[in-house]
Amino acid sequence: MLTISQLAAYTGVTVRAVRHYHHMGLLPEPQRDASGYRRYGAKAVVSLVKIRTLAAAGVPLSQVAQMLEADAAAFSEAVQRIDSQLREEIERLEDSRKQIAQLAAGDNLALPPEVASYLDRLRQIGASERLVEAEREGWILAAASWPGHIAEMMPGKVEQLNNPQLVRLYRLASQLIDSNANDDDPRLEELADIMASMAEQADANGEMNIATTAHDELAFDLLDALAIESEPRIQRLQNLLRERGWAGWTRQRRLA
Amino acid sequence: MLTISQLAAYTGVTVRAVRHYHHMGLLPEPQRDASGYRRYGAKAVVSLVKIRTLAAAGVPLSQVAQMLEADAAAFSEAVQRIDSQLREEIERLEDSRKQIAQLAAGDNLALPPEVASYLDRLRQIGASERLVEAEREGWILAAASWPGHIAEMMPGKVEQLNNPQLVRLYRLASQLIDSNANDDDPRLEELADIMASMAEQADANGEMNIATTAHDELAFDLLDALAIESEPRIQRLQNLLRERGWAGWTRQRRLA
DNA sequence: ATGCAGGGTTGACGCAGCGTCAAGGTCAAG
DNA sequence: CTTGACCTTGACGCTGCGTCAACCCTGCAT
Repeated sequence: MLTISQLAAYTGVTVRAVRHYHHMGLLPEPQRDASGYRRYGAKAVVSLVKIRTLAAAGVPLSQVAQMLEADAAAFSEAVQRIDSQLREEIERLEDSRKQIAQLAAGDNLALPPEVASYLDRLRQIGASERLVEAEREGWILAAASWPGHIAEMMPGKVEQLNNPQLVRLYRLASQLIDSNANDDDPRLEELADIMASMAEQADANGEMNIATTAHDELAFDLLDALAIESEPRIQRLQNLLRERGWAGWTRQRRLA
Repeated sequence: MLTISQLAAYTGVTVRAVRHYHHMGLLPEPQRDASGYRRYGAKAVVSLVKIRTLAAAGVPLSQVAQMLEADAAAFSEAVQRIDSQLREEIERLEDSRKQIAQLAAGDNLALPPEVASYLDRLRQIGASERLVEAEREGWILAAASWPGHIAEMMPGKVEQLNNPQLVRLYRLASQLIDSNANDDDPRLEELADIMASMAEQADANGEMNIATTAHDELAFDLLDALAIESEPRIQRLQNLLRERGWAGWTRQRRLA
């Protein structure tokens, strides 16, 4: 007659596991001796070996009982089920590994790699880290808003960075974002001038009328809100832009 | 300002998950409106996208916070850690699949395949299902007692099945095990005769003195106990054997 | 005004498979 | 008699939410 720890040691499981199997009803409760200790016979060893064999093979405990009673056909059917569950789980984990490998490369947490290189270009033309970070968050939001459509926008955005006006704009913005300039800093006026000028050009080139869905409206609203949450002084800039005939931020439109 | 379900829908997670992230401290609790509803700004969208990106990549939530704050070096180090954890988990599951594939083939739950074919031979020489089942459980116990040493014993055991005396013994035992013969059935005497005779032969051939360790003693005790638990009438057989000068069951020794 | 559907709120249990205290009672040896 | 090793039951912890429960808020149709 074995005690619980002897049984556990013999079959290579923990005492806690044995009690757990009792609790699950997988292993019948044995008789108790005079002091209330569990006393196990040889059949318990055999049962426990079977249980831990199935459990070690990845069979959920909830299905072990059925499998122990199953005939050959039902058994191999169950084996098939378990195996395909294991395969699914493995596949999920493999996917995770791929995703995490994507993350490993640099700047692109939650972003396609095209955006990462766009952000690198921004740095090259003199944008400050804080501005790049703000852009990055904007593109994260954009990527969530239009999944799969961000990568194709990047070539155009990179191209635009060759525009000296835009370079000037980003540098000026970087200065302001890194300073504690207040609302009457004259550089804000300069920024507004540049933006108004660029808006005029875009409008003239017919680059400004994009049909938008309701979902798009929300997305643009969020982008605008993100900008202001990140940098409240943008509100002042928006006022200056309105004085120059332009409303909006992420997407601008001419005032009546 | 978004409600919680709008935020959740926008980022592709469930409302419950968002609240869970609040609870974990991953996502800061936003301000409440007049009626106590959570109201989210655009930054929350960005934060949530980052969180679900890491989570979807298999990063444990407990480590997400650190990774969001980490610099490039710490980040890629963390990625390495996560990845190796994922690899380990995948390996465990692959092992499970191998184990379960082993189980798939027939008779060998918790037994090496050599034993399965030995059991098949037993059936062929006329052993009943119940006897085979009892043998099977015995070998499960043996396999747990001497892991890795069972396979090498099988050729000898199969060989022994060519002994007509042993065949007779198994057939007789099968009859008795399937009947409700009581202790004074004459076939018990015949069984005892055969077993005593075979013991004499084994003894004469010097096949009976195996050095045993303490662990072995326990194993043999368990095997004996298993036999009696499975078939109490074996006790009567043991008495008859003792009358013929032999003690024990799984392992027999001559009485003084 | 009212009622109802469809939000929102906190709180708590459930799952899988045990690990790990807690707070004792028991046993064997010195 | 003490001590240390084992036994008992009971209950929380872990992971990442899903799923009630019980109740409050809001906006729209009647």
